[in-house]
Amino acid sequence: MPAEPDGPPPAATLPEATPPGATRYARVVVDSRLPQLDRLFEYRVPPGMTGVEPGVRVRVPLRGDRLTSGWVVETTDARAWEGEVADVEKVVSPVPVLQPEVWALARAIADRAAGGAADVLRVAIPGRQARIEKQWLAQERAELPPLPEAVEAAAVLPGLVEARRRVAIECAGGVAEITDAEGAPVWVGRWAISLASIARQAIERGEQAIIVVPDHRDQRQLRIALAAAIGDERVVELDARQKNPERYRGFLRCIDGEPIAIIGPRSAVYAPAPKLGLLAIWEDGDPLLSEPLAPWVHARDAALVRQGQSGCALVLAGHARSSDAERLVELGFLEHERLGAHRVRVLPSALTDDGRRVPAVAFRAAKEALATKPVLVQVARPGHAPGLRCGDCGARARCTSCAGPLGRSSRGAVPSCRLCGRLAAAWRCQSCRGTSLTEVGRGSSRIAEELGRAFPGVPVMVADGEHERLTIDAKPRMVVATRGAEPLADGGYGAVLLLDGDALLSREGLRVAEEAVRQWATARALAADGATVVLTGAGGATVTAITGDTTVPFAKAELAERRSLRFPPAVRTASVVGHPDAVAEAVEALAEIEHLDVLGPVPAPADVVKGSREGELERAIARFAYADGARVAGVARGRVLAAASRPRKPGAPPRLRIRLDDPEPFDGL
DNA sequence: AGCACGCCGACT
DNA sequence: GTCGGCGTGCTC
Repeated sequence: MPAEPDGPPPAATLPEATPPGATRYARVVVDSRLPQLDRLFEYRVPPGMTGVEPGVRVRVPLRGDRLTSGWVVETTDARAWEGEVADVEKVVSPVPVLQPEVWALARAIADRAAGGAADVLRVAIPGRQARIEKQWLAQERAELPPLPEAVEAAAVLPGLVEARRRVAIECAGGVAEITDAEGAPVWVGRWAISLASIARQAIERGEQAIIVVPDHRDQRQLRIALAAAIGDERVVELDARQKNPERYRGFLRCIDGEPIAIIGPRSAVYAPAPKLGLLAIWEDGDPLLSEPLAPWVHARDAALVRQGQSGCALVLAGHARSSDAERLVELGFLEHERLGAHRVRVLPSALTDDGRRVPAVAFRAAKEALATKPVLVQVARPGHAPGLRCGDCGARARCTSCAGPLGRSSRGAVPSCRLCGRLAAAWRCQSCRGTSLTEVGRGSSRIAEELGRAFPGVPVMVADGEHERLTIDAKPRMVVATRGAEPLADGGYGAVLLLDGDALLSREGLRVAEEAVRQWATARALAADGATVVLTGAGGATVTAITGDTTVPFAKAELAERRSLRFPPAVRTASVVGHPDAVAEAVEALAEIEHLDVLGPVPAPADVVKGSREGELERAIARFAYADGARVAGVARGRVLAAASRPRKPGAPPRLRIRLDDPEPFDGL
């Protein structure tokens, strides 16, 4: 920021604004999960203590001499708290890890989710690494090298960042070759190149870009594409999979405020970025973007709040439009864009008579493609046989300890429980005492064996959770992958076989069809131009979603159906779980809100809250309009607060838990 | 969470 | 008369 030509120096360069002798106070958010403590506490800065500045981590006494960690939100000369004021115990580190805009964001997100701000901060701020911090404090900031030459023709949606547009982007798919930081050619999804180009717009304006991805596979592609677009010195990764020191190093670079692109998993949406030009979410329909910790906020929702606060450009992108993004398009909040063209032929195919073999169309497509390129086979389940039946009476083989389904992880392996993993070495049928087992269904390794026999001489590899493979070269081969584990092939796949459509769609659940379409679109995007994609075992709207060249009509239809059923994302929800009394009180309080309806309460399933027994707790679901969100969250927070100060037995589940926009109860609908 | 405060039953 | 039950409230 330039100083006035002849004016005083900027305030930040003055040594210490407070005159000696005046008492300073610090308002601190304490790092606690208790709803009762979710507010600012005021402490005196003892004379002689330095470094108590907004954003730093401090230790403060809470209730007598018990010390708690917290972050300074602001410092003042005038105290607002009338009662007794304790002293800040010490400054843990001088680094302002809680930036003002992140505090404002955490507060707003917590309020919207009826949760505590400290819970959000725990996700937003990585644990301190003293060694890394020391390096960061000592190092002098090097000037960033100039941006790589821009390729005019490669510009994607020019002016998007400058105009602060809010856009839902459907990316057409396909792969492309670019040059990595060392000058070697690498293949990445075209989506990554598009997002990198948009991010460059922010960097060119001297602003930051945050791009959130569901997993490290996408992050890898995006990192490569960004390195090509803006130089790898300007790419900061905030990956929870990284070693803690690496993660903290990246986090500290964000605080520097340079024009950089920040990429990472769902928590990256909270990265400090004082000059945020672009906030983008890749694959916003991916359930991985939903935070599994309280207050269970989806990165898309966090991004919407953050965009509202910072006014930056917003992008929700994916190979398939999510019903949530489509809702925002229909509302006029987001514009629709479609990027690129991907020429593939998608052939729907019914299951064959015996339902066991690869259909003839798929066989032909694979055979043709294998002459020059690899072939991707997407299957629903890992392992050898996902299910087992009694060979004598046909009863489903179940785990003796948890009643979960037994399966076989590899040919001839001892059956094991797919839920708890226990081995069932001496299995006997519960109903007929029989000991022979028949395999039901085919997992990735069994399909790989079958394909190996069907295509003699063609190498077959498996890619699933256990055999992770990010990329493969362009040599012809069969790649059998579970959903989400598909490797990226140099040059793209010559054919993509989406087997097991029926298995994907047979589950019950609000988002089953939408999720299937998303996973198919993801696999389809890995195909080379001109490739054939075969989809088996699916029907109806999901098929046209994937054979056509846009998923938008499908998302529209999904949304329309959810509207008629009053299901999310047409409405918001609050799931209320706890002691029957507490649930009844909460439901009563929520029912005061107009147009809010309540399903239940009904006995809650076991373990809906960790350690709860079947029928011990009750659950109710409230549905309400987006416009009533603040009121619902306020009432919910009030009930949780009231329930929290009531006694409960040690080890017992909490008396009341309210989760807003909890997808879980709708999984089985 | 944890701990102090406070108002009703069995005891020296 | 008092010791102590745990419902209620509070944490700068």
